Amino acid sequence: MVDHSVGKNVNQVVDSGKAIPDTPGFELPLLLFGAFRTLIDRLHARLAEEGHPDLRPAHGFAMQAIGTGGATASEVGRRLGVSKQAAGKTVDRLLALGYAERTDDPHDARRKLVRLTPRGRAALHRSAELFDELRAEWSAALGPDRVRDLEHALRTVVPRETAFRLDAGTWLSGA
Amino acid sequence: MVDHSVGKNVNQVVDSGKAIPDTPGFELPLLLFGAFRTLIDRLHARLAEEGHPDLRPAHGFAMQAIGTGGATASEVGRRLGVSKQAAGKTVDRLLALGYAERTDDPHDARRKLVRLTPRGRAALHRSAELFDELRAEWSAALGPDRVRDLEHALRTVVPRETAFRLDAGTWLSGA
DNA sequence: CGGAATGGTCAACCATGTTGTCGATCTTAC
DNA sequence: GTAAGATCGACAACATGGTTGACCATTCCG
Repeated sequence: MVDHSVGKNVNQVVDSGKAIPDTPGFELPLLLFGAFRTLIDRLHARLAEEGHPDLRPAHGFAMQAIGTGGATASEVGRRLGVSKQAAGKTVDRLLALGYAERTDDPHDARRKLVRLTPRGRAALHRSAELFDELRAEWSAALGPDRVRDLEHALRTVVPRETAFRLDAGTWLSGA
Repeated sequence: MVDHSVGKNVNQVVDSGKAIPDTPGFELPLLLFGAFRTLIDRLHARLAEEGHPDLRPAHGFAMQAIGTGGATASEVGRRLGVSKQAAGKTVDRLLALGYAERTDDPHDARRKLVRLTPRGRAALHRSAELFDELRAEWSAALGPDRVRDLEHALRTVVPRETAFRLDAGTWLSGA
């Protein structure tokens, strides 16, 4: 696997004002993704233990998009950056798993409001708690300041809207 | 969308040795993923401009797994953490796009060596350069030290093997 | 030699995404 | 008040990429 043997973190050498390349750039995305993945994997491992074995990362994002107040499939789609059809399918999945329910909107016969079930709300709430715990673990391992700085750094470098897009599956593969 | 209104980055307040929660934990994965995504998106935007519009993130990972020396589909599968069949399909895709080629292994009639075509090698090489450029941009925006510390922090927090797994698509969704 | 591993491929199936179409239902402009 | 337009949800067809399971060919090894 690559074996460019980035190895022991070759430290940068600043020579005469000119920086010698330290870490190859391709490590950055790998680390970012690895970190993301680690967090999500651990979250779902815990959730699975606690009675949500069928919940997948994508579902968490979708539930987040539905929110406590409920939303229509189209809205969910817009929030997640996918088509309303795709959002509809995800909602179907959530329905089947018992995390959401669909109700008619009395004010607009076209719309069907998707709401989280108590189980859905519980899972969402628990996820938030677990993420806090996970962050606390990182704080313990790295020191609170470094975690904060990491967040701050990332926040300045990633465009605000980018975070929540959830066409992730397709985005990685191809469409 | 959540609207816990994390807003302006509520700074932590340390009171009497007890830390008041600053950033909600769920921001961390979002930032991590957003950062990853930003990097990859920009890479592929550039690659597309430079004549590789059909290259998807997944292909980059696969080519990385094939490496300069070539590999069999099974090996690719192992490196990427997916089944040999899945790896085979991805290789097929790469073949169709002209980034790889399949040749028989003279030493072992079972194996079929997958090798990158010149075009594939060029794309891989260019990707490495672009990643370096992207990293340099981050260094300019954040300061080289912060980027290095970010990498260092992530490296201590993500298990070594996690980085390269590329069942990512499925991993996010459900399988 | 002959059985176990290994490599590649086929087939069926799942989960997600996409586009296009369509009927039903607001909304808005005349 | 009504007709044109926008929006919502759903269906269908299709692409990707992942999974298992089954099979055959080949190689390795006792």
